[in-house]
Amino acid sequence: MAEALDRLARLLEVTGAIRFKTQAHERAAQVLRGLDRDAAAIFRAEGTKGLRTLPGIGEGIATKIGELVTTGRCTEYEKIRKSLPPGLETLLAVPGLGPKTAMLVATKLKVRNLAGLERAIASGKVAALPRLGEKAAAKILKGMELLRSGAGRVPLSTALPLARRILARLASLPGVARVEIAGSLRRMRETIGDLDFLAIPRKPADAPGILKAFAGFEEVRSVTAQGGTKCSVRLASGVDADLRVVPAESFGAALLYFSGSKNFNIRIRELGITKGMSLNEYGMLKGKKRSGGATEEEIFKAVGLPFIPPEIREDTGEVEAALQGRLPILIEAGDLRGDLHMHTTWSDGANTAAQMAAAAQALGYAYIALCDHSRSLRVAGGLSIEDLRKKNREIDALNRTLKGFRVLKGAEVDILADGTLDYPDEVLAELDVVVASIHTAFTLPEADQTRRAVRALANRHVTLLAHPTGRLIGKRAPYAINLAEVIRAAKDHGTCLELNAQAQRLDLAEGPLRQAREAGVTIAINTDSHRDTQLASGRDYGIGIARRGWLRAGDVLNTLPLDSLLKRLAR
DNA sequence: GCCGTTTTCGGCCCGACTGTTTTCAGTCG
Repeated sequence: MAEALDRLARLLEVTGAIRFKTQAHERAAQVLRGLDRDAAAIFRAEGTKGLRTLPGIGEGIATKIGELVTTGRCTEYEKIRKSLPPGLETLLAVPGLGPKTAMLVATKLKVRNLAGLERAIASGKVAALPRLGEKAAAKILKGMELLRSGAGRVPLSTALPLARRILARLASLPGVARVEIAGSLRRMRETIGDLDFLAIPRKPADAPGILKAFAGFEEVRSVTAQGGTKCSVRLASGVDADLRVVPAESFGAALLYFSGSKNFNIRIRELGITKGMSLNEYGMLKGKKRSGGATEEEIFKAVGLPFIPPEIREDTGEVEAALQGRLPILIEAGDLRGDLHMHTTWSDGANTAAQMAAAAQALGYAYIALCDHSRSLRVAGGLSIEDLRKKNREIDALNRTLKGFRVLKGAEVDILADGTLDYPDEVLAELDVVVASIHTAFTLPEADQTRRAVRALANRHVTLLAHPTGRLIGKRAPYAINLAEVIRAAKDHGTCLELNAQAQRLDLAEGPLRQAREAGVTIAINTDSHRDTQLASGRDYGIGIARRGWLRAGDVLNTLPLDSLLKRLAR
């Protein structure tokens, strides 16, 4: 749905429709993406009237959504597409090739696909077009390479460690007084388009040296742009990175601005205007007078808002919530008291039970649950009932050696295709934590897959449903499952759903997390670690995504102290 | 196309960098 509106926006841009109409469609698409409900469901239940209660969606767009839901088509989109040269949409996907140039290339040179574009560049025809030249052509060619290499967005788990390395390098430069990560990484999006860094120089004269040093970092492959305040580079890993050097008095304004999201910034600037001030990345202007911008807090206060955490700056209701004083107090890493899903050498983990316990203690945790695979998952070393009991005795012995820390007996039990579990109930009853997972039969029809998961959630021994959609980011799409029904079943049976924080999974994602929270379902944030070092990295990803899903500490199972947790598990 | 304790019409966030330009259009974020 959101994608359809985005495609329409692209075409509107090409036709030269008024800019604001294009923006209205983009904004509506963004609103739909951030929704905690499905737009189609809203339309079916309440018609266009229900859609029109959403911000940025009025009569026109609501009608288009209605048409898309009922017919699967959009007449306006199809009409515009017919009026444009064929293949134009393909050209628009090339980074650096905007609507104007794409239209020029398509009409003057009759280019209709990427191969044709490449030929036109090679023959010099593109460079000969008005307002273009050799450099412009080369830039388009580079954009095509980027598109082909698929180096669009990288996973959070790639971006975060890389950014921290560069951050440390920047912080160690003598001219740098302060440096921070901004952009979608600061908002902890599950994929990152590029890395953004903001630095304050010790003195203004240090700025050029900082930019120059950045351009020369060993991670940098090529420099794409360099000016007096900004340097853009492509890193060896294929990721783009920007560094901006700003004076201390503008740092808050710049951090706010470069953290985004774009739609959030627009909302803040609009609020500023209602207070009679203009806001840009250098600060606030009241009339002709500068009135601050050194910190984000100062700017939020000036526009009449409390501080809004970066992770929820998406213009999906947080501005309204802030205005009404009902912003959630989001969970923090320090709220977690344990981790309830990890593997050991008993199945496919790399470390022993004792090593995992030690790593968890180093993080300040009070408990962990060791959940090795169950018997039918042979490829991952699933445990027979006999081995499971042997492992449980080892845990008893381990616990006798530990002080102020408890290792819980658990298992990641396969949910078989019919929804029954891979161990009988009397064996499950011997465990503290039962993590139920789908690892097979991914292609079941939605109704069957949903019934399968719901049946597992109804088992009174089951603590939580692990990685509820089975997706692997960039590798495997979620299996067909009705999450609304799964969430309802979890609520009905008092079973938890997992935010699996393994880098490739991040499952549930932020949207469903928000839905589950609204429904009153408790979430377990688990790392599913297969190695002791993953306990810490997974925690970072998990907390980031949980915050994006508006989760509070009280929504999360493993923020409970051990005694409360045990009571809840024994229900 | 959306939206309204200044408005149902007339606004709509703001700036940097690049390239091909003698003053600015295109693209991006």
